[in-house]
Amino acid sequence: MLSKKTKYAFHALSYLAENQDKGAILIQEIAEAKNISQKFLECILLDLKKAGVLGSKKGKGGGYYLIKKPEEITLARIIRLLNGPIAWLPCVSLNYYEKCGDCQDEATCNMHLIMCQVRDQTLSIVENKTVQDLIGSKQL
Amino acid sequence: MLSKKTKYAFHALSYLAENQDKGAILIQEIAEAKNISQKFLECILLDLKKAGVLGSKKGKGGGYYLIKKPEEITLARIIRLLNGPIAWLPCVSLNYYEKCGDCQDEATCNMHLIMCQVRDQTLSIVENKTVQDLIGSKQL
DNA sequence: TTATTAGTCTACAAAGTTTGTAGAGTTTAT
DNA sequence: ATAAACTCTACAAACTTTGTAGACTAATAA
Repeated sequence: MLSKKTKYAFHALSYLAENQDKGAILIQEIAEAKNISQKFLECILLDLKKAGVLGSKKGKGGGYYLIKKPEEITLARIIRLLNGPIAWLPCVSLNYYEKCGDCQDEATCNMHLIMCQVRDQTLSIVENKTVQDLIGSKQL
Repeated sequence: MLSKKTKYAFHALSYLAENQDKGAILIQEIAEAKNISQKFLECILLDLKKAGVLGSKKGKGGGYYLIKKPEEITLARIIRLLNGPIAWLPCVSLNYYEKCGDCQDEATCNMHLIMCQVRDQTLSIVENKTVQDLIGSKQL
């Protein structure tokens, strides 16, 4: 399941996308609008900034803003950043690969091959959906 | 990511499937063959028994055995049992449904609809792969 | 240049989950 | 009766997630 961190990130990104015209937005404003602990949200926004998704301005009139267009921020990117690997096994992860210790030969391990399929099917969706796809219905 | 519990379950089921002819198999034998803590494995096998996947015999000559054919035990069943929901959000789970508190209307919530797609794509694989598909290449 | 505002950073704490252990109890075959 | 082997309860260690506290830094405006 997606962690709260991930869900909060989507909420915050949706809010920023819907208010792009207003320039920099306060953490506090997002936290109140989306009912998220402000301090917790700080960490999340900082992660998004370090990843190059958000920019920020300090001092009076400061806040956070989108650096990329909403339609350029894929769900996969955000999930990987805040939730971790999308794959179900480390040996099948594209971004967090590790040997799993179970398959001696990944080319013939049945579990490995099945989990590759699951990963690819999942990615075919979340690599092609973006923050833009989240807004519009006023649901998130 | 799949938990160790889930992976151990697949290992144990594979072992039982490959040794169906030998009748009841000791926990200890599986634990040693697959290098799993015996006490931990006990819990897992008990879960599988309570779910109707395995049967057991107590006392001398006892052990665990498959109740269903390997090709009737889907990966989805085992993952749900030991790993929890397959869906990424509670509001999208078929077996562990809960309101997520984010979507006021599931019929129009964009995130909900996307997560339904992810769930369905995943299920299309793991509902159709079984323990039988894990054995044969001697990898698990 | 000083006060204020707002993001940054480090550290920690509470809660929950996963993983694993201990030991007594129960059932069955011999 | 005895030993073998599953069953059950309880607990503990390790890890992760979620959230909090407070000092620090940068930018703006008076």
